[in-house]
Amino acid sequence: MEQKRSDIIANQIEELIFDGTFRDGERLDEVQLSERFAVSRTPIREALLRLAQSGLVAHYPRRGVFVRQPGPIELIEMFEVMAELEATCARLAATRISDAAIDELKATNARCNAAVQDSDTERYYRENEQFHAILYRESGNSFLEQECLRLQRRLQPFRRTQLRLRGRLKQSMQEHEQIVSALVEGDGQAASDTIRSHVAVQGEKFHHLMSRLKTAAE
Amino acid sequence: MEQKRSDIIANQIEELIFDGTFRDGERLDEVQLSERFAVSRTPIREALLRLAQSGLVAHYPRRGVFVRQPGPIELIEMFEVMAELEATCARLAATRISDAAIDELKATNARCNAAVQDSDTERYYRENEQFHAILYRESGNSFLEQECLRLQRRLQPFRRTQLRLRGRLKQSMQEHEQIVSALVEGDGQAASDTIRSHVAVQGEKFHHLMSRLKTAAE
DNA sequence: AATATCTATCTTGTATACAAAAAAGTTGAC
DNA sequence: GTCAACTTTTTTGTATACAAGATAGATATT
Repeated sequence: MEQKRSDIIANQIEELIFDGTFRDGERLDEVQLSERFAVSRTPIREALLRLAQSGLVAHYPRRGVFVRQPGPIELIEMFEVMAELEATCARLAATRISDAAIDELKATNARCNAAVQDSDTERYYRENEQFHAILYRESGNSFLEQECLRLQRRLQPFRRTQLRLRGRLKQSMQEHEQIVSALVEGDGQAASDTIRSHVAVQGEKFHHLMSRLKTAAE
Repeated sequence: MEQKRSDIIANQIEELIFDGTFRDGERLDEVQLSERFAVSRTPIREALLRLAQSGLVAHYPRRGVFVRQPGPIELIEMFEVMAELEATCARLAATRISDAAIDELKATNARCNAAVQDSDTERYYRENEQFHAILYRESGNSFLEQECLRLQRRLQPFRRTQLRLRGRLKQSMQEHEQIVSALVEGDGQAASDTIRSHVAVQGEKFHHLMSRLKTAAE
């Protein structure tokens, strides 16, 4: 399955928004973008329309496309939904997960720990995402899995900003192990509750971070 | 906020898929569509790309766009997710809902009942959707609300096919009242559980319907 | 006759051209 | 000098033109 040029461009623009090249509220000019990527306006437009659908930019007809970063309130809301979706995954997975997948989770956790030891944050993030992705898959609900991956991808840049908080890493790893234990025992309720707070706390932490920044700015 | 022509066309194509004009697996030819709607290929392409993102059609690069109706398994999965999202709405709404919104729910229920009396199915569907939409709103989480509306819209045509089953209407109305009671009492758990089964049963019923159809065909 | 390869046609993906609406700049009136 | 209306420019939305890949058909070979 080959990719279209507009798809590649959409991902690249997404990256440029994530890394701060395009700021919140900034207008994305079609002509400028077409010059930057050395293509015509057509694939640029298709890319922007895709990003508009995913919510990363806002499209005001006949006025243009503007970067639309979620504010603190919306972020908390998104983390709240993510927590619920993942909690559902865990609950379903508790009765459906295979032994092979349990081993996969344990192996991923081990690699996560190793990454912490090596202070390899990049690898930590990757393995952590992998852990959650396995959970999505083991929910046995492909649609749920896809929705989770979509939201995970959307929240990815904001996870990174707040995971650096002291002590969080160790606690996060402990929670991962608690989740695996609950799944092994087939305790859907425990797995569900643990992962709900595990994810929700990220939103909370972000909230605190934001309030502090806001207070400091005043 | 004005609408683009491609947006209008997207909705019209969506309608044509829902009403069966375009069948599952059918290829949607850009040129044919542009003749049908008397526009050029450009707005057609934009509309199709939007539908591809929403999952209603599948887009295989350089090969075309094909209608992609969810099969029974995917439908059950989608209803399962819908049930979980709505359960979350109910749980959150139990602590956040306003007295005015409670009255709104009661009034909507009353109109629902009236529609049943008049055998006005069209109006029943509308009021029923309204009831659920109020719940989404009263979750106090705008992002969750939007996600629910999105999925509700996607499942809408399939709800219609199976709500006609005997006895389901009366039971459905009873469940609505149970939900309101739970919200009045602030019992998030009860509201959540009631609506989860209320929505999930639609997926189950559909499942049974499909198996029967499948058995009959063999 | 069946299959494989080459060729012609069709369809999508991209570039360019044009139309219409919004933004910006200018001129004029008070 | 300020504000408003008109004009110019810019930018989006749509149409058309062109390029390249995919499908289908024809021809040749075994």
